[in-house]
Amino acid sequence: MPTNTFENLSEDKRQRIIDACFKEFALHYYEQASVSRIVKELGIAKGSIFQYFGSKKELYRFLINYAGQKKLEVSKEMLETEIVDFFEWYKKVYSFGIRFDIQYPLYSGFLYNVVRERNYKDVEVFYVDSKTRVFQFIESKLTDQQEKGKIRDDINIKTLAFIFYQVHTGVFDYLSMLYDVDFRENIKQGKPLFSVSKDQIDNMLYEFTSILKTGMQKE
Amino acid sequence: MPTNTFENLSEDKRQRIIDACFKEFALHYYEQASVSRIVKELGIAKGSIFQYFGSKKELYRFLINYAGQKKLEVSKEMLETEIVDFFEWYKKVYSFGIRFDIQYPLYSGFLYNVVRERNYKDVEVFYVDSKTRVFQFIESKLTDQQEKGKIRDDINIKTLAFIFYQVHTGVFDYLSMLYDVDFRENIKQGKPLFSVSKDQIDNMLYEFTSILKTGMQKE
DNA sequence: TAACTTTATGACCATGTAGTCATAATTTTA
DNA sequence: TAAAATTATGACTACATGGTCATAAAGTTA
Repeated sequence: MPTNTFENLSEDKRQRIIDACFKEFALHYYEQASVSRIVKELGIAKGSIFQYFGSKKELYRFLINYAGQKKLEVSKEMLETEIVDFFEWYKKVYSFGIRFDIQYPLYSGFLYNVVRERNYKDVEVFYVDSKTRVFQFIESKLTDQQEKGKIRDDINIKTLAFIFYQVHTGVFDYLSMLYDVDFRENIKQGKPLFSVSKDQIDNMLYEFTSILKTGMQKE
Repeated sequence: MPTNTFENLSEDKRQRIIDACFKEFALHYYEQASVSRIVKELGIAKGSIFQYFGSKKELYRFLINYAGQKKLEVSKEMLETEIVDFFEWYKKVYSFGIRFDIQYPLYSGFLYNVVRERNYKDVEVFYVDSKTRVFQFIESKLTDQQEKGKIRDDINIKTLAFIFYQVHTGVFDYLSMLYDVDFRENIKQGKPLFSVSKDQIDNMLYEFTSILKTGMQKE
């Protein structure tokens, strides 16, 4: 939890600080991320950050909650909509996620790092939940569909959920491979992570779902 | 390139050093990995490592080549076999990969970290090649299959290759989720990364390929 | 204005890092 | 055995880190 001192800051300054922190943690994993660099970029004293957040770990925890909250807020109604056609629903959710990535590159780049974090003992506790939560969400939706007879009975939902999850968390890598995007550079310069048109996204999603729907095998 | 001094070491000592380095770099990303910790674990002087490899970066480069070479060696004939049935072939390759992971936990855990490396400017050059090489390998095999009429013509091979690639690189995460495996702890203790029977592997692979083959949709 | 409270500061500390290099120990050669 | 070449060593440097805290600055209250 940030201190009152931080909460009392002007909206503007608070946001400037938050963004600088996100930037640093989006460009570096936890241990490599440097509070010294953050304060240098912000032009404030080092002590201030510790006055605001207490410690680097607390700062990290705050950022995770903040970004997670943001993403949830923005996608809440989307996730609550009734599923009529599963694939259509999935495409919507996914396309929404991508647009979130484009709109909030800092949060999204940060979260990308979070799930790849290596610093087990200190930091994992903060995010392991959110990771399995996403997985379980997918799983539950797929189970519903199977019970409704929309998915083959012989399919292991965990395995299917994993494929979805993997594809889901890999868009970044996919786009950076396809279009030669340099996320880090874009984050540094405060640009959107990538610029892909709605059509391109829809097309990609059509391809994904089409493969998962009816398979790749001919006839 | 390691120096002659290193090459002249006894096979035994050389391997001890290599393994300790792999361990460190399997437990930490490049920047967090510490040469000081390595020499402490080995009980040798710090200067020695620099005598052997020149710098941390050179050491890292050496490890990448070493592990890559090892994996290639071990899987060479596997990859060269003629493809009769694609899915059967894929299952073999994949199951082979997993057994490599089990047999050589250090190399495999190390490579897992390598592809998730964040230290763009300094280190990426070493591995970006190997990443795209794997991707392109999958792509070429799939293109062959499409040309032979085994894969639906309307499928974008890049998209399909991406799904394969993502699933491929995610087994670790999948298994750690399914069986609650703690890779880091196993690496620390020199144990195999996970203990999964051949049947369990085959079963998982059957599920993957079955979904990708004919799709998840009922009838 | 004066007293008091809140916020900002940056020198400073303990710790850890990659890398160096003169020196010591060991091995090889003659 | 003596000289020469190779290998191992760890104190040392220069630097960066997270975090502290006495002090200064700014803001608030009376």
